[in-house]
Amino acid sequence: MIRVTLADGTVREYPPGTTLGQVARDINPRLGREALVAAVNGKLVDLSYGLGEDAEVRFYTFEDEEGRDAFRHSAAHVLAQAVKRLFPEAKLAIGPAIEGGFYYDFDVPRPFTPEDLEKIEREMEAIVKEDLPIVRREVSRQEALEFFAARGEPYKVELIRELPEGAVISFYQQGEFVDLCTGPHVPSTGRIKALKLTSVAGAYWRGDERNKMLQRIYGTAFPKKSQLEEHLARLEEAKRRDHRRLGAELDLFSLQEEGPGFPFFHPKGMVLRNQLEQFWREEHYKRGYQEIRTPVILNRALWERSGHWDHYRENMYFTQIDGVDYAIKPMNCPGAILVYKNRLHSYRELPIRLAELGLVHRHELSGVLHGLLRVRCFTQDDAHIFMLPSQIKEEVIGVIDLVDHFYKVFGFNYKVELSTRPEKSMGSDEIWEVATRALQEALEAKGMPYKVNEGEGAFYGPKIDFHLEDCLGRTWQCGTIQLDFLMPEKFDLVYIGEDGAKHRPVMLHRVVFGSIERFIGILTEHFAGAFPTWLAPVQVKVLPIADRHMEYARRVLERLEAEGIRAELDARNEKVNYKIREAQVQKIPYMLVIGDREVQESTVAVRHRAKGDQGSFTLEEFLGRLKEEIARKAF
RNA sequence: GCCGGAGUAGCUCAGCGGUAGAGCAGCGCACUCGUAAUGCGCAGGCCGUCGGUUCGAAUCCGAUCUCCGGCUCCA
Repeated sequence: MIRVTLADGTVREYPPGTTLGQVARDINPRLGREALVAAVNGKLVDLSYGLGEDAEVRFYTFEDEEGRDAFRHSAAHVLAQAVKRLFPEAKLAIGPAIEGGFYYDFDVPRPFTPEDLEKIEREMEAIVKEDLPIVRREVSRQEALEFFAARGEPYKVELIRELPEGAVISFYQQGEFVDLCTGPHVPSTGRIKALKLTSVAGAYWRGDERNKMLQRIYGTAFPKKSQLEEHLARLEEAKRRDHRRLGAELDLFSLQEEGPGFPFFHPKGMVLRNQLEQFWREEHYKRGYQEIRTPVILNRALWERSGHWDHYRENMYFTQIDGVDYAIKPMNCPGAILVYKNRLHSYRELPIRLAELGLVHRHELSGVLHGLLRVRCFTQDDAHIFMLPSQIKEEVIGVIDLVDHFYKVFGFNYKVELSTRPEKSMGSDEIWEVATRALQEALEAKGMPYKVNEGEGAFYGPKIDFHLEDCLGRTWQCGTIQLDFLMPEKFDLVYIGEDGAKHRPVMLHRVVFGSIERFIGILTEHFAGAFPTWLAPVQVKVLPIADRHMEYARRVLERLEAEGIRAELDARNEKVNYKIREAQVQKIPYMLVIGDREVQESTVAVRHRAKGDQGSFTLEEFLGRLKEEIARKAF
């Protein structure tokens, strides 16, 4: 007998050759139904795997990432099988599981149409109904190459050729369909109860734009219909929260044909922006930052010196003034450096923290523009810290704390990543090594968990990135901290040390919001447009019920305005229900309903957008609470 | 930039070779109303832009711009 140790530590015995599927059913029928794949001694395998010796076994269901990935990966195979049935000439590329679903890339003579997608989906459902067993088979490299060469699958042949020497090559077969795959897979196609193809798009073979463009079909799959429906509902919710849609509905900003990627901020969007900037200034002044502003257009020679000309030119815009070449700034650092260099600095002054809400322009490819999240001009809440080498750790920690404070004010969770030297970069390995280690040490001193992104740093230095997580679990890069030993070198920055000699300062680039525009986009989606009162473009709407309440309503409005509250009066000749609905749709935090009773008693009837009717208050009482809520930045 | 899709009234969309439509929003009138849409009326469009086919184009074809979904890239 074979001893099988389960995840909970229990040990069971089975005759040799017992499959994992049988073990799962033996443990309990429900696990038998729900298990999708398993791990034997930590290695992922199919349920058809037959046990040969004592082993630790763990089962995975759709609730586990391992199970979900195998499930979606199997769904991708079903997709490929359906496509091969309907379009035998299609060449198979790759088809992995991804966050929330799967895709498969095909090389086809003509792109898929939405109608094709429907047909393919129906064929997939047929394949599921056929409940074909998914069978693994290990083959030799020779056999694999011959098989796919004979089937006319050049991409598979390429993949096999590139497998390392001695790699186990396996095929997975379901009915007539065979794919090269390491697996594991679910036991049969019948497991994929609920599936949907969501979109079709072009994608380069191996993600390289020099390669051929393939057709990628995206889809998602679940073990239960209800889960698929929930998933689709979540997508609907995401659409409802889309900042582009809310931005238009709430009249915050617009994007116009006349300036693709250059957002227009409307009065209500400007209120948001100004609140964010005011908060930002307060917090920075508290922490010893000084604010500067540097020009948008600067001489080309400056950009050549900074290295942008060599490393960032394709993202920059250029112009000429009196026949001389100038560039529109894509970053604020050279400007800040010129401010630093404008006079001599003593070691006693350091660190010097120069903050700038700097408007930068970058040429982004037309296809990547996306509302406020991806634009061609944006305002970085930048700062450049010039410091002694001995101050690095402390300053980095200071910025980490600042970022943490900011994100907490908005209720964001975030993840931290450390990006190292990219291919296209300047400076010696040694400098990069020192800078990267400094960032690492600061993170470790804070006890912050982080992920390393090899080769994702800026061209002048490694960076710590902060990725905000929104309410739907998507992440966005916002804050970054970048350590830079190179610019000080290039620009010959110095400070006078204790010894009276010139020394080289270290420079740190950092942003907290990242870009004000992007941050507003994320905030809009995060709060679904219902901004906390301190940010709300309109904080209070006064709603008189009938004409005779207008005069009192006006007095209420004036009082609110005198207290610095952003208030509006709905003086239109409409029913109060109508006015309330409109204020709700505009997501205004407070509505003050004014009728006979309120005029009579000198009160206001307070309605909150989420909590509903709050009853009557005197205006002063309401004001007190409101101001307290604003001061607390409650959300 | 590349692949696919889409551009019709402020917004959401119908019309898909034969005189441009609806709902909402807007404006006017009536109603003076108590916590998410009162009724009636009016106005509003060179059907993204340019070119072609046709007796005739929102509709068919081509180009171009913008947007949407991806790829690649990034704050």
